[in-house]
Amino acid sequence: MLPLMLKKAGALNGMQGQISKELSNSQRALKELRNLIFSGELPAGSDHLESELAERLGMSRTPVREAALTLESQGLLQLRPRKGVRILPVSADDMREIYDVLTALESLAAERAAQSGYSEDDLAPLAKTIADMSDAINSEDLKVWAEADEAFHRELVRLGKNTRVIAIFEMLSDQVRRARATTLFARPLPTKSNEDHLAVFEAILAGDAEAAKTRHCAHRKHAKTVLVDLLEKLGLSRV
Amino acid sequence: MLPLMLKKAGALNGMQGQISKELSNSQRALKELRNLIFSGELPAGSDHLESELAERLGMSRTPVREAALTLESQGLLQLRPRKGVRILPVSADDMREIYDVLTALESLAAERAAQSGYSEDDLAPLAKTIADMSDAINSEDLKVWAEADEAFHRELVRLGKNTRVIAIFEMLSDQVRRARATTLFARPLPTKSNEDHLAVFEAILAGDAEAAKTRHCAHRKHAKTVLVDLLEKLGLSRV
DNA sequence: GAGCGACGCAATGTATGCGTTGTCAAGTCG
DNA sequence: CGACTTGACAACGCATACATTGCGTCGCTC
Repeated sequence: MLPLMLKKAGALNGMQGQISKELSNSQRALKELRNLIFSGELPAGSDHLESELAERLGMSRTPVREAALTLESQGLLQLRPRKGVRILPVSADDMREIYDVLTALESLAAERAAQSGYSEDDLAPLAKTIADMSDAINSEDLKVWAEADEAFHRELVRLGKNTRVIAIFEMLSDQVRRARATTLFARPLPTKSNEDHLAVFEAILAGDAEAAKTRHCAHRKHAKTVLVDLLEKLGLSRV
Repeated sequence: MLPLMLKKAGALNGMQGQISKELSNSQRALKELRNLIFSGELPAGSDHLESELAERLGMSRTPVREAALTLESQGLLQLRPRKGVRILPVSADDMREIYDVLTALESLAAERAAQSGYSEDDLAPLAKTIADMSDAINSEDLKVWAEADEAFHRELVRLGKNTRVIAIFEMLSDQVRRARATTLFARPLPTKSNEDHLAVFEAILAGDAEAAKTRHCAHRKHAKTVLVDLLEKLGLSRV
């Protein structure tokens, strides 16, 4: 094998497509492993050898191992001494836990956002996600709807301006995304969801922290029961 | 250097002291680095080379690097390309963030604990921390008080039975511990704190989820303002 | 024929070496 | 006199080599 100089090929390719990005191998490993997991190419519950993954990503075991370590600390997989890395399945119980945490932290973010005295301009990105979702509902586009929904929650958390909350949210969102992918087409288009979003938005704009918090909390609790019920109806341990 | 066989010495030592524990080097690195940080031997804001730490721990760079990667994902330090690993200082603003998260998650745990229908036996460990704290207050022992306080919160979170909450709590507790060490002797013994603990305990035993949640939430919010005020009075960026 | 033990293989944990790259500094030019 | 450039050194990223260790299989014995 001649991996020493092959990196240069990547640099050359990079010249045409992108100028700025020169990603380190362990960062590439992290990103690609994530993608492989979310795309289902590494199914939940499956085991994979470090060397196998390394070859698949065209690099040595070291950066793959580093990426796996990070993903392990985020709960996406598990390193087991002689069994390879196991992609952790996400059960309905896991989703209950995750949604409880998301509910608590997003409600906190909504409260803090309302206390921040944001102007209408500041909240424009948030407003856009609501408009996008409204469009998606009208055109009955589930994929766009899901993206707008995630964008709303992400933007809300961002407005909460708590870097710990943001970090935890990103981590848990990864796991929710997997479950969502399997349930998305198994339920009716949740038209009521956007009413909640709008109400939270208006509470934030009005500076009503208590309303923003309680309304968002209720919104998330409802989403939790819908998703968990659906997961249990379909059988758990999904990707 | 002859590190190849030295591991055996550890195994031999293990024969007399302990039978079960045969800790991997990267796990040792993780534990020891944590200790070095909390003991203040690696002060907040200081930089250290990977090779330097490796030599200090008597192992090669690889396990140290793996441990550092984990600690970075937990926010205790930062790996900067050619500057070494930097021990992250914790500012008053950081503490505000951390306490907000802890407040939200512990309140959730208190709520869930109250809903779990625990018997008095189940809650015995929690009761013990309250008794311990009471003793500590009577003997005016700040160190024991701090330990009992942490034990109460840890046990409460454990009773919440949400593994994500537990994991996040452990992570953030590490950072709180550092700040607490510097402020502990700069404030009066908080005798009122244990009244809150007792009230939360009784609410859980009575199955009153709402009361457990709101009481604990208030308790944490108060603790936050006390700690943050103190930090700002002393000057921030403490170990 | 079945159970137990030993050998071999394969995967991980860890060490080490090397190429790359960022940083610091000295020297030169404007 | 100051700023820019260039060069050397050193730390890190990553590949690779190696030793340990657990598991499976094969063979031997009862």
